Amino acid sequence: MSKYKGILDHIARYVELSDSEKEDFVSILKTTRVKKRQFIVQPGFVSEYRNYIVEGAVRVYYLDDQGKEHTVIIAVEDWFFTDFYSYIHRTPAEYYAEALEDSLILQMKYEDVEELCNRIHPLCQYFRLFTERSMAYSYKRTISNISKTSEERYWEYVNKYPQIANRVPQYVLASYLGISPESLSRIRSRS
Amino acid sequence: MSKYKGILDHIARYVELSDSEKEDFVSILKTTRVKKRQFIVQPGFVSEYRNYIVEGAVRVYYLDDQGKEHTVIIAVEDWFFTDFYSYIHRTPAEYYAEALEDSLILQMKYEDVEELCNRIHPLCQYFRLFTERSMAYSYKRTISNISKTSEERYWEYVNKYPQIANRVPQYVLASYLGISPESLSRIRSRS
DNA sequence: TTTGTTCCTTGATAAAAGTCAAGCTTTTTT
DNA sequence: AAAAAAGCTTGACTTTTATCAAGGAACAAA
Repeated sequence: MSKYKGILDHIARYVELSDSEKEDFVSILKTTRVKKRQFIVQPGFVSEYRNYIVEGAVRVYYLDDQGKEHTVIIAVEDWFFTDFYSYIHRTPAEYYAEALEDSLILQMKYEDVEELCNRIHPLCQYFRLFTERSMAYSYKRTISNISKTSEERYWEYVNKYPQIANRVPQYVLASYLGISPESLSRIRSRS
Repeated sequence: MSKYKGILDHIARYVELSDSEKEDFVSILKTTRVKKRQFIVQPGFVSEYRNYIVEGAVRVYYLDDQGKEHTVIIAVEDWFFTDFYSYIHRTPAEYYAEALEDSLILQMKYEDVEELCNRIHPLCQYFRLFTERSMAYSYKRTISNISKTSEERYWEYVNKYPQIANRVPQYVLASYLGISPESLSRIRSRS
């Protein structure tokens, strides 16, 4: 089974590409292996790629002035990640992207994606539709963040992503939910 | 000055449309006037439109089980709003969109937008690029929500949108920032 | 397998923010 | 212009969550 199957299936959920379009798309993909704890994106450097995870797990986090980590994205197989602001605006990244496990990722350069989207209408449609879905989801997370208690946010996550909740370190999940590790530990213990 | 100038300029910031493409686009726009406190979207009904504000101000909010309001979007001139999840998935809305002032909005139906995006490549590009930008911004808001104190979030907003902060009721801003109205009042008083 | 790391838990305390209630101010309506 | 509605402020109190600190468990490396 090709390492491209996952990402091509992802596209196929939204649009249909011809074989030659698929070839064009696959040709811009760079395969990268990263070890656990390795950084894929670092502050100060432009986040050159959109990254797709074939195998493994990655988190994107922000390190604040007090040295505290705040996780924006927890990504596993069949997910995309990047420092989106940096990627789009070609400015230095503000976030770290760190492998939580040894991972296999597919990387596509900004310029290549733009060139293909200019040339291949269905591919442009794919990214449009997919980003719109991500956006809709993002609003849900915002609501959750501003309206729910720590405990509610935790159980919401566990119900939605039971496998991921057990797969990543607890302090990562805590920093994703905006809770201190100690508080998350207490939330879990009183159940 | 045509009421379409704003939205056409918005598009022109991302892509170039031919005159006939502009005509096609403008032809799907429905002009609607709403009075202050009127609802444009309501839970239970599908959010049929993407809405662009020509003049006025609107907020999108969620009403929780305890009857508390949580604002997801505060939108003024030259902004878009909708219940994005409902709009994309054609499911009943979960949010209210309420006019904060008498407003003039341009509405485009989901089916019409999709039809045009299928037919007009640059328009597809426009929505893709614009949504990607919104997405990058959305991550910033998430970071802010999970990592900053109420006070920091308030000042961040005031610095970014000083006009809007003075234009909308304080309880709306509070519910946007995830703060109780009383706490926001106290934050403002100690400055 | 023993020695570090890394991660998690628990207790005591402090700080931040929410809640309830009342009164005041501003805006809107009649 | 008066009455009503909507919005804002302040005080007293409670709840939630963070912080600091110490000890334990699990995992990884030598």
